[in-house]
Parts: sequence; structure tokens; C-alpha cells
Amino acid sequence: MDNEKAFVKRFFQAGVAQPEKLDMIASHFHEKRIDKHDHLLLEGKTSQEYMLLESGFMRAYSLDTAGNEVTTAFYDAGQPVFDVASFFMHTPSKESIQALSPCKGWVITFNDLNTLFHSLPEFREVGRGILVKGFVALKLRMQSMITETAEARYAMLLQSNPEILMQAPLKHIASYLGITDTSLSRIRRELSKQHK
Amino acid sequence: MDNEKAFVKRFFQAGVAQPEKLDMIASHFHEKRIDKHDHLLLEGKTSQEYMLLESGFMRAYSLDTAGNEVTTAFYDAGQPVFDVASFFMHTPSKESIQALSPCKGWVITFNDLNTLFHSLPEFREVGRGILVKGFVALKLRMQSMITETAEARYAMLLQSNPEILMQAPLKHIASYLGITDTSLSRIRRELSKQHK
DNA sequence: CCCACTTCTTGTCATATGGCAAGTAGATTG
DNA sequence: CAATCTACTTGCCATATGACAAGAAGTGGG
Repeated sequence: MDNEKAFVKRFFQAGVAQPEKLDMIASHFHEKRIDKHDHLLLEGKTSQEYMLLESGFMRAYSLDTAGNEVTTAFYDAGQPVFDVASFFMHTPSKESIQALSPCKGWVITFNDLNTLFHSLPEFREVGRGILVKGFVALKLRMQSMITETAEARYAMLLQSNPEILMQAPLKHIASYLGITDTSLSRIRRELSKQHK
Repeated sequence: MDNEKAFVKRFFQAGVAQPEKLDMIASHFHEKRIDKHDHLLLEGKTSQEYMLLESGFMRAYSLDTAGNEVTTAFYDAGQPVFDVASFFMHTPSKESIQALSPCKGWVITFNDLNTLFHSLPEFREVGRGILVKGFVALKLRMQSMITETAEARYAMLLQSNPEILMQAPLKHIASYLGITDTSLSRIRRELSKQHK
């Protein structure tokens, strides 16, 4: 039984050796489907769910002081999806998380996650690893934001995450890169010239 | 005894109730002093120490692709100081951490920290809280980098962390804000005009 | 006390990017 | 199928910021 949760178990397999513990972990996750354009989390609500995305494509975004949407993250299949601040601090979220394609994932509540966290050392290690990796990725992005031109940042994204560019609309990619859609359109033109 | 470690105990007091546990935590920390301009961590080395800064002022910085220093963080007295990536993943650090004034702090090794982490639930909670808060702060900074002008970012920093502006040289503040020292100098001039 | 060094300012000019508006082409909906 | 939308591109001009260089003022070491 619980073979449908193979995805969840696979996610923790590298960090958790014993099958019984994997079963215990998997038992706390529940399937969740989100239609395209629907939300996993809305700004203002307090996040209750930590989701492992099995299939689909999502983004997180918030509103800047002028009321414009700023895309803060893209999530591919295989990744954990949640708002760190709201989920761990039980505060109303400053961002929303939206499906850009039909999504299927597995969710766990804060309490259940905390129970696992405190009862399974291996689970803690995996959890800490996820936080640390997210932190490191964000720092890299910040450094690139400070030191590189928008064109260079786009080119890097093109190399490292081509799926994003295939699936996300230009305006989301643009705000993720910190520029306007107009500028990104021009950057694309420049880059395509060079490729000829 | 160990009363000199009052600072360490005070740091964990809010999260750890029992005095014996505070003693146990404090016993793993060792005093460390760093002269002005000396380093807690050098790029390329693997971080071995997690430090609580009791007094002094520090910064973290790394080199961009063109070889310019980029200041990535400032640390005031009372804050934990360490490179998340290097300390937790045991990888060579991509940044250096330097004292901008004579510093005194308390350090703990990764192994000792991990022991506490796995044996004291309260310690884990505090540890996770530190990571989460750092994450949230970095996200806010990223959002501000994307949506606000350098002048607005400087004005905000001026409000939230005036100590930084008092103690750090202009060029470090500038690269922290993602601009050149030249631009920051001009921004200062503009702001001082307005104040008249 | 002097010399070198760093810090900060300022000028001139170049460039990356934004704001706004128009236009095309697809996609979506009633 | 017409009527809207949304996504993307492009042009024109404005502006924020960078690059480089010079100079003033402060700082530290011998």
C-alpha cells in the first residue's frame, strides 16, 4: 500500500535509509492537485502547507510598493514549494504561489512536519539541507543581480533553467530578472542577432 | 563559573528555558577575538566556526567575475556570524568575513553545534529560526533590489541600520546596495539637499 | 612629521534600462 | 465568428547609474 506515494519516498530516499522511516514520512503527506492559474498560497493568508511538487510548474510572486507583480521564484517538478517566512513563522504571507500549469504534488502540515522534524534525525538533516540550499541559491542570485547586467543574468538563466523560459510568460521572467518585459524583449532580440 | 559566557546564555535564553541546558550550550562555545581588518573566514577556506558576535562590527564580501569586492552582509553586535553555505555544506567558502572594528565573539564548531542540534529540541528551534530569519531578510533585500531605486534602498538602510552607515566605509555600503561608491556619494548629496 | 594610502567628492560622458504608446499576432470567450 | 484579451515587439525619449579621472581631505606607519 501507499505505493502511490512513491514520489514522496523517492524524495527522501537519499537522506533516509530505513524503509519503515520512509513509510512513516510518506504517511503524513497527502495528494494535492492545483489547476492552471490557481493558487497554493495567497498573499495575506498564513501558509499551512509544505508541498513537494511531483508534476507541473509554479511561480511565487508578490506586489511591490507600486502594485506591480514581481515574480520571486519558479518551481519545477521535483522541488519543495512553500513560503519560508509564512510557513515557519506562522505569519500572513507576503507572496502568492500560483500554478503555471496543472500541478500535482504532496502536502504536509506544519504540525506533521514538525513532528517528523523532532522525531527523525535524518528528516531534520534533509530539512536543513533544503533550507540551506535555498539560501545559497538566493545569495547567488543576489550577487548576480548586483554585479551582472540583465543580459548576462538572462543568458545564465537560459543555460541553467531552460525549462523556465519555455514555460513561463516573458513578463514573469522579466520581473524575476529584475527588469521590465520591454527590456527583456529587446535583450532577446540582441541575443538572437548574435546567434546568426 | 562560566559567568563570562553570560552573553552566550543570554542569546539562547528566549528559546531555552532550563539553566542546565543553557550551561550545556554555553560550554561548547569558546571566546574569540579578531583585530580590525582581520578575518573570521577567508574565501577558499572551509568554514569551521559559527560565531556569536558580542561586540564589534563585521562584514562579509566576495569577488565578482571582474574581481571587484562586493559586500554581501554587515554584522552588528548580538548577531550570529557565519557563511551558511560553507559551514553547513562543508564546502570552500565563496566569501570572506572580516572585522571592521575590533571584535569579540563566541565560536562553536560544526560538530559541537550538530551535537546540540540533535540532542536539544529547543536548540534546533532556535537554529532553524536563525536560518529562517536570514532567509526572509535576504528575500526582502532582493525584492527591494528589484523594485526600488538605489536612492530608496539607501534611505531605507539609513532608517533601519544607521549604525552601518556610521561605521562602514562608503564603498562597502555602495556595493552592498548594488551601486558604485561614486553613485552613492551623489545620492548622499541629493538627500542632504532635501534635508535643508 | 612626512609620505603613501585610503576615503570621499565631483566633473564629463557613455550606457543600460525604464516609461509610454502603438501595433501585430495568438488565444480565449461568449 | 466576432469581440476581447493577453503576449510580445518596437520606437522614441527620459533617467538612473556606471566608467574614468582628478582633486581634497583624512589616516596611518615609519
